[in-house]
Order: sequence, then C-alpha cells, then structure tokens
Amino acid sequence: LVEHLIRKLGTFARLSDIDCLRLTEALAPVRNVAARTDIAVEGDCLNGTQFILTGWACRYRQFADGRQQIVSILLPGDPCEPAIPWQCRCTHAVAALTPVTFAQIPACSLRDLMASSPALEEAFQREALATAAIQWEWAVSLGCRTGIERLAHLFCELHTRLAAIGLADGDSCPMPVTQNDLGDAMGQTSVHINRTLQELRGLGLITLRGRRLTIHDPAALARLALFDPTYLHLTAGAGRAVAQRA
Amino acid sequence: LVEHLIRKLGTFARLSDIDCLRLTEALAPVRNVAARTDIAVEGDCLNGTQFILTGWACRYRQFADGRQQIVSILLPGDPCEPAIPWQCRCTHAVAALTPVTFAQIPACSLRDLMASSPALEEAFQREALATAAIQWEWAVSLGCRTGIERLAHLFCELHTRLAAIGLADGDSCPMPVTQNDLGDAMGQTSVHINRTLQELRGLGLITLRGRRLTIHDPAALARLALFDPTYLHLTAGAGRAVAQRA
DNA sequence: CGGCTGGTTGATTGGTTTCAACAAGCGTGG
DNA sequence: CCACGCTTGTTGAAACCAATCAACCAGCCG
Repeated sequence: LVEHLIRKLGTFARLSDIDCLRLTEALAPVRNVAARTDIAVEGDCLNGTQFILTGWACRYRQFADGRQQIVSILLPGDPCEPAIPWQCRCTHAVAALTPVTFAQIPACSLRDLMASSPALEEAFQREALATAAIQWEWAVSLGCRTGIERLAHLFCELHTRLAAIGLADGDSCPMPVTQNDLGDAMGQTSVHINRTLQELRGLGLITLRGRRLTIHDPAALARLALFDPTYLHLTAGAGRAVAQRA
Repeated sequence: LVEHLIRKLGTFARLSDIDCLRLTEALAPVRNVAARTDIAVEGDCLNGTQFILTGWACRYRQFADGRQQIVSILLPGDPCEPAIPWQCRCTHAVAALTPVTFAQIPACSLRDLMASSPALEEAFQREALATAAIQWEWAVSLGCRTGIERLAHLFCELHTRLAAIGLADGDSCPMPVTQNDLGDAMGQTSVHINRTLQELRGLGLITLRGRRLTIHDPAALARLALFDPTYLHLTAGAGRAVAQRA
C-alpha cells in the first residue's frame, strides 16, 4: 500500500529499511474514498500532509459559474499539498479521480521523521522541487502549447511519472480519466479533446481505450509534445521513461 | 537591500533580530544584473538558492521555434527556486525583467540557518507553500480565465504581493513590465493584451502608465478577476491587500 | 428495459492570432 | 541640438483555432 510512496521517495534519496519502516508507521489514519469525492476542500485546516497511496486524484479550482480547472494530477506517492510540518489552510481542493486510498502524516510526525532521518528529509525536499517543476511545466502547456502538443505532453509526463513508481507496463500505462477530465486539465472542452485524441490516434502515436494508454512511438510523441523529461528530476535508472530514448 | 526578503519571510513567521542578522550574513555573493539578462538558465547546477533582493524577474521556458512562456513572476524577497539545502539542476530559466540585485544562500548555509532557527525554518517552509499556491492559481488563470479576467487577476495578485512587502503605495504599485511580457505571462499576444488593457481602462478599473499601475476600484477589479487573496497565505496585517476590502 | 455516463459528430459562433502598418517615447551619436 | 534608430505601444483586417450548441451513439447498471 505504501509501496508507491516509498518507491517515489526512493527516487530522490537512498532510503534505509528503517526509514521505510518509520515512514510506514507515520502514516496515521489510512482512508478510502470513492471516485469523484473530495479529499480536501478549499478552506480546510490541515494539521499534517495527506499522501495518495493508491489511485489518482487531482487538485482543482471551481468557480461559481461552473468553470473548473484541474491544476495538478496526483499519482500514488504524491502529497496532496507540499509536505511541511505546520498546520495550514487548504487553498485548492483535491478530489479523487478514481477510487483512492490516502493517509495523513501529522505535522509532528513529519517533523520527527525529517529530524531523525536525513535521507527522508532530503527525499521530501527534492520531491517538493520536482513537484514545483511539474507545476511550472503545466503552466507552459496551458500557456503556449497547442491542443495536440498539450495532450501529447500530458501523456508523456504521466507515463514517465508512472514508470518511475513502477506503474507503467512498457509503453503502456493506466489512464483512468474521462475526456471531460482531460479537458478540465488542459483548459479545453471535452469536445475538442475528443477531436485532438482522434488526431493523435490518426498519427499512429497512441491508443487510448478502456482506461489504458499505449504509446506506439514514444520518440515521436515526445518530439511532438516538446517533452524533455529533465524537469521531472528523475535520477537515471528510476524506471525507463518515455523520451529517454528519443 | 535584504529588507524585502526579511519583510517577506516575516509574514510567515516571527523572526528575531538574530534571525535577520544570520539571514543577512548568509547571503553570500550579492550580484547585480541588467534587465533582460538571465539569472539562471536551464541545466545550471546550483549549489544553493538565489533570492531576488530588488527588482523583478521571471521564470520562463523558451522553445526553439520562438514561443516562450513566463510561468512565474518573481518579486523582491522571492527565491528563484524552492529554497532547499541540496544541490540541484535548474529546469526552467530565470531572467531579470528589470535591473535586479540578487544573492545566493549556499546549500550549507541554508541548512545551518534552518537548523539553528525554527522561525526561519518555518518561514521558508510556509513560503514554499504560498509559492506553490500562487503557481496553482497561475494555472487556473491560464486554463480557465478569460483574457480580461487573467489580466485583472494578475494585477490583483501582484499588487497584493507587493503590498505585503511594503512596495505598494495605496492602490498604486510599480508595474515595470512591457505588454509583451504580459502576453508571454498570460499566454496571449501583446496585441491582444493591448486591447484587453484598453477594455480595463475603459471600465475605469485601472490606469497603467509609465510603468506604474493604479487600481481605481479594487473591489470591482477583484470581482471581475475572481480574485480571492486567501491563496497567498498572507496573515492579516501584512499590508493591506487589494481585495481584503471587496 | 430505461436511464445514465462517457464518447462522437456536425454546424455555427466568436475570441485570438496573425500580419501589417504606423505612432510615440527615448537614448545615442553626429 | 536635432536626427536617427530602436523599443514599445496602438490600430485594422483577415484567417483560424477552439468553444458552443445540439444531436446521437455505445456501454453499463439497476
């Protein structure tokens, strides 16, 4: 259950068995929620950090007029908020995209963990850096990639992130999101996502069916997407990434 | 010179005089650069964190075909990258928008600072959280705000952030960016920014002239922008913000 | 067998880009 | 001091990408 979290942190620092054990013990209340339910909402006062253990979630903002925007996609091992050992108020809601199990590390436990294990401290801090870079690149996509480039980039990124935690199967990976979700994430309508997907399929680059993505030509997809996996801060060997062969 | 940095961190934790002194001493090499020069470029290997002391900068990505996107605007007191005490590789370039003075805190000094002062540690960590939230909201703007809402939101945010470090003068603040910069930041062309600005002026909401922004109707601007300053994590009293009166 | 969600398609509308030209401000050098 | 060139801002017309609206289909589940 905590396997993916350990795997993810392990890409940022070498964790000892003790570290992993401590981490596991710190995950206080493990909870399950169904797809489409909120894990945290705007205004929540959190005294700890929630981590996604299994399933996919997203950070989003919704306006009164119905518009909504997904600003991050959270995969197993990702924290719902930056992992800092202080109580703070939630500014952007987090919702489950699929059934999700998540757990909280209370602020005090997190402080203990980081104080007692330099490796864990490093891992958390490097994770924060990687997450920030993902967020920057997300803005790049929304700001200046075309429709087809955006989608291609998202697929490259998600596949690479999944591969890093052992959840990709070669050039194939789960993609349990609706076209509506993709639209909310990429700042476009589901109608347009649909047409863009057809274009990607027509180019022979991907197959997306039954909540599963298969990338037929990783190098070409990465080229189209202007995808350079460097920003993910994945150290070599942490799973083969889409474009490392590009 | 370090006044703005201290002011900013001071909004996140109560710093003692000793903390401020130590912080000042840790800022090793202070440097000046002209506008339009790079402070860090993609691939740089940084063994410390750079902080903007005076002037404005931006984080951006540029593609071979000329497209470019500004993903963050950095104001005095802002770190160029998340402040973590580890060497890491720069994934997104940072450039000065105006003449800038900046300084580095070497990784080892940063570690010492955080180890010796819980207040500084808290301030840095809360700063990271606030920065993340700004980045999320940036994605919201790019993804689902209209042209005029985006610009209005940017002005609200920048004014509020400037006010928090004492750089706003009532409803007025510096805005030393070109329409081209605004376009690169908002994912639009400068031509369209120009027309949107005229619309904002026509509504009597703002004046933007001579690198200075004046907000005539803060409440109306915030309403138009769907601006809710909560996400900036500014504790009350840290400077009057645009929409706190909305 | 409904009813629902998610996916697909077509026609129309509209917001932005593009291209092009020109005006205004400003620093520099003749 | 003025002329020049550069950057920045402004305007207009045409082209285009994506949103909107609406209808329809497929699969799934109670």
